[in-house]
Amino acid sequence: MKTGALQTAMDAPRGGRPRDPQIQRAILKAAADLVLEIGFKVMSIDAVAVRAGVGRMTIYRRWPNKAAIVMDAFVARVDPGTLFIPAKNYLDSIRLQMRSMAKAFRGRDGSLIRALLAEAQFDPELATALRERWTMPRRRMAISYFEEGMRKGILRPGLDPDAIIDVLYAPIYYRLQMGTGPLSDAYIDEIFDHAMKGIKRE
Amino acid sequence: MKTGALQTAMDAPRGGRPRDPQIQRAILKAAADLVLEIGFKVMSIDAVAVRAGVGRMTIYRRWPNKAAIVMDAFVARVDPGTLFIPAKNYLDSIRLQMRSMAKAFRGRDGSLIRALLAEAQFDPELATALRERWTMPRRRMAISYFEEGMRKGILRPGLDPDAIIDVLYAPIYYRLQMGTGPLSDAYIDEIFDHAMKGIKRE
DNA sequence: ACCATACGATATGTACCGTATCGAAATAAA
DNA sequence: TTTATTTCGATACGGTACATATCGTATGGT
Repeated sequence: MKTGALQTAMDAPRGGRPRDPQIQRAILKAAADLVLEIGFKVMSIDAVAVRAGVGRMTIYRRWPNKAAIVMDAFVARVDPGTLFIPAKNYLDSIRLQMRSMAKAFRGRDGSLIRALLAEAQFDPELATALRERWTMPRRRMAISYFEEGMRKGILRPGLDPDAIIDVLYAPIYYRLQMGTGPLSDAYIDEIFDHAMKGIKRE
Repeated sequence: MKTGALQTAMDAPRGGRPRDPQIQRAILKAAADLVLEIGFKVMSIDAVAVRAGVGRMTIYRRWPNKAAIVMDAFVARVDPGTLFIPAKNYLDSIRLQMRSMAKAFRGRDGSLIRALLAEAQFDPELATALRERWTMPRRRMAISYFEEGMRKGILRPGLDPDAIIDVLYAPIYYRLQMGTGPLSDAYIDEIFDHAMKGIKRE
């Protein structure tokens, strides 16, 4: 334990009054709501406590800072989310997965991960937690899926799976943060097509 | 004037003592140094004032907040930077430009733009300023260059220039922020090759 | 019964923000 | 030369948020 990353409920203490599991959910819900309503930066921990109807110490006893709370709120929402969707053909499954991610980013999850990614630039611990709990699990799944595609002869052999991920998914994060255009399905399809066929002639 | 974006030196007042141009540079230098040494989040405006040897009011008279200072420090450094490098062949020019950008991001500029991009997620005015003063000028140049490539028959015709930009450049920003790997020339070449030839077989 | 902890509430000290004000200096206009 | 206006360093001020500490009560294990 104590991997260095941000923890959720920390280790359960030995004796004494047990923690009310209801409170955990109330805090995460309040935090997620407030991030959407007033934004991560403006939201104070005290505001979360008031909204959740708990004392501020109850929050500090469980999380070290604001980012850690939002991090837990995010993974609690998204963990049961869709990952890779089996489709009739291999390539379409990738495209649908990209669409599904874009759809999530258009909604609540988009606001949360935008705040987390930004805050992670200033907080190495949060960056580690985000990488371990969000980024890397998805990258590992994608890598094995792309390797399967190369074995099947659908994808060009000898490619670097990491680079494939970046070419396909980085644009989604880019638009999410830069706001150079909407994260529409049409945009996803364009990125998908360009990356698949290549942008060079022939 | 007053476009809503963050301003630099604001309009010069009518009479009175003129502003010392030396001070402007001292502040920007101090801010850039401090961002690198202790990080954007930790850096206080007071610390910038002390480092630059000026009063805090002298800073508030010129910039509305911390992000605006760093923004100016960034563009002051990078404006005379390389944009598109003419090379012997069309495609190699793109690749070299991507490498040049990655090189800048590996150094001082990388830390600055990382902080600016992150902070822009919480500050709509900064987001606008960053888009107008950094992102869009470069996108416009890239668009015209890619359109030229399509006219010449080097790039696949009928592509969306915006999507081309994203496939090529978003991975660079992605690595800069996610830290999933180094922004090496080898990585740039991989992204370039994958995007050019496509990752699908045939 | 006893102990350890959770819980809400409140107090505390620190840090930074953004504004206001001061006296001196520098310049343009009268 | 005089006067008005602005910059400049310095400092005081009120406000807000953070993170910790403490109090009295509640809740459960041993």
